[in-house]
Amino acid sequence: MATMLDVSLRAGVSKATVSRVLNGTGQVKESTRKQVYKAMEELGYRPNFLARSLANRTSNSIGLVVSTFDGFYFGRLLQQASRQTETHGKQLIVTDGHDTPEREEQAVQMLADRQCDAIVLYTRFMSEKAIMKLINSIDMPVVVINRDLSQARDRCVFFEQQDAAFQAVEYLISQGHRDIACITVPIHTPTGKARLQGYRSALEKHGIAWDPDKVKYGDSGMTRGYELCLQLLEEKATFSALFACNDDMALGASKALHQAGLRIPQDISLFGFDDAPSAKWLEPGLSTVYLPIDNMITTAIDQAIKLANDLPIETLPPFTGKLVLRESVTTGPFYQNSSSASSS
Amino acid sequence: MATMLDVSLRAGVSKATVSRVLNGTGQVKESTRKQVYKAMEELGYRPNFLARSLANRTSNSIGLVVSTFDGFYFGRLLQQASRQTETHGKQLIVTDGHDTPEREEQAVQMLADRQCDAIVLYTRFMSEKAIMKLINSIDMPVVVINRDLSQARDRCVFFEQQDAAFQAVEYLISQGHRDIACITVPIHTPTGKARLQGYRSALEKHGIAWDPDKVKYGDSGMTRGYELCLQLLEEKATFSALFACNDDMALGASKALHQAGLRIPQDISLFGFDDAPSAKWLEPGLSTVYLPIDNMITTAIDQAIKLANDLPIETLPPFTGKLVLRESVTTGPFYQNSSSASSS
DNA sequence: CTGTTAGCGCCTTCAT
DNA sequence: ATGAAGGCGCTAACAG
Repeated sequence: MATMLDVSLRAGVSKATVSRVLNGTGQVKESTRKQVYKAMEELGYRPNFLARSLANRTSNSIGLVVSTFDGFYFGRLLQQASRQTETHGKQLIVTDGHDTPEREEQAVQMLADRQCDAIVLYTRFMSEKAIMKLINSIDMPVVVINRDLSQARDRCVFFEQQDAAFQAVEYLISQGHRDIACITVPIHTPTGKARLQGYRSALEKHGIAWDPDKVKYGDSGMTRGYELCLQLLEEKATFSALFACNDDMALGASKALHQAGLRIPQDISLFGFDDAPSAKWLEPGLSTVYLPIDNMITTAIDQAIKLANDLPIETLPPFTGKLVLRESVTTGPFYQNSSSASSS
Repeated sequence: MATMLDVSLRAGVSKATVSRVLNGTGQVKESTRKQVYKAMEELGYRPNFLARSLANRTSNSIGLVVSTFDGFYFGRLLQQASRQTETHGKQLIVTDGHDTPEREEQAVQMLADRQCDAIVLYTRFMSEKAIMKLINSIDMPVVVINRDLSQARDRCVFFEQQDAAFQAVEYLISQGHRDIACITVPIHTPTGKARLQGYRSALEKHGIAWDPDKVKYGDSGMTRGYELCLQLLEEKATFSALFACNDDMALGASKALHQAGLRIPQDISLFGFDDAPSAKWLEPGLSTVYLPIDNMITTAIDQAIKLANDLPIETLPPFTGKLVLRESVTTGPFYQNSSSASSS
């Protein structure tokens, strides 16, 4: 691999000059510039990135860590992140946190060690405290997605999870459902908690008693959605609607319902979360909540780049979800029945 | 950010000693080792990765470029790649090729510039010639997924696309289907060509005439699957079975069929490709072909690591697909009719 | 066991 | 407009 020295020798100039033409710094006579280019060409010269970054103390790249690579959600996220980073002329370099808080932290460290100019962290598992400690311990700025850090609000890009879940469930209620089962996403994560809380507060607002037998604690997978719906059915929980806290589990659940001879939505209404690409094409189309991930990640990258360039940033308002109504919900037994007295 | 010099000063030793304890090279007295650790601790020292890599000429990481981040397929791939790399104590660093050949090439270059010890390339778009040129131009070894490079067979980890498609279509035929429509994945890619070719040769083997009106050229998306199936229907193509060259398009197609009042499989049998996570949970379960991606990427990473360590590698046999039979296919009009004379 | 001395490949004053 | 020299932070002989 040819080095800068090789080029300089071949072009009959000094390393400094080569460096100048390479970076467009300083003045270089047109003729010598030509020679240098020629020499580079002939040698197939490529600047050594590490050496350059070391000298510059910047790698012209921004790092992204996601908790996992799995699922359509992060794929979409990465896709968009990659494009957006590129529009700023920087390189995106991504790592995953293997779905554990320790790995997430390591991933950030690793990116920091590589001198990324800024880091975007999408964590599902780290505690707020751990995050704060981490971002205070490393040199480069970090912006955090999917968290509302009270001590660093301006570094946060997040989504009103609870409110969106609330809307979804309230919609179900407005359609005449009162017996609404729920399958959660991992409940030890902020997201899991928030969505469940949204469910609870919607019930509460409408005077519907909380029934622990109607909620099942899931992971995020289709299989678990299937299993838990099966449980619900076997335990003879009564429900006219099911709120699955993500579309994947909704799909699993729909299989269980079908196998039990229950039709969607005639017998059971189904509501998902995420608006997965497939939601629209299922039969019936799955009603769900759309998350503006593209928007969020784009915004996060923009913030990160500003921070990397020492530009001022302003703290952003939270993003909000939007219900996407398709065919998986129909009116329930209490429809039109505007009395909402408590049914104790 | 504390440097090695800072540590050495504080510990009252030389940089070399610090380097020794850091890397566990050479002999260091236990007591001084302790001091050094203490100094590092107090200073919150973290070695500068770039400097280390520059001096070492190795970054202890392997690079992976995928053509796009989108879709479950690459998510699963990345997931597994990440885990496997880690078991070898190396870091995985991934980039995408924005679904264009130029970008794919750039991505590899970028990884090479960062001194990855080896590179794994999953390309959908680069030509064989371009790939060969690229891997010959960079210093680090590269292993190529999803391609059968005649000039570098030992660097290839690929899948018998055509054979798998052939099997799928032959299965359809064995079930008594003769009018089989097909929706392809991007036809300018080797994968697209191979799967279509599998379809064609299965027909041919069984003396079924090739009917261009029954094949539609798709991308990879659900939407396009829907649209093309709609076209098929509108053009009154006659078919009792539909072979969609990936599960996503199969899903889109299923929607179109449903809307046309056609039932799967009673009216139309449907076969997919990829065995997407959702395939199992759809109603009816989608028959499809399973690709051993986990296996393939694991193998590819292993090969890459061997190459990085200058270990010998052996050229691998191609991976093969496996039909996953679920409920989306039933017997067709020609079932039991074992005569396969040409129907001219 | 530990310190000294050269680099790794590039950038950047400071002279000329 | 160009060259010389020192430094980025770390590693690797080579002496003691």
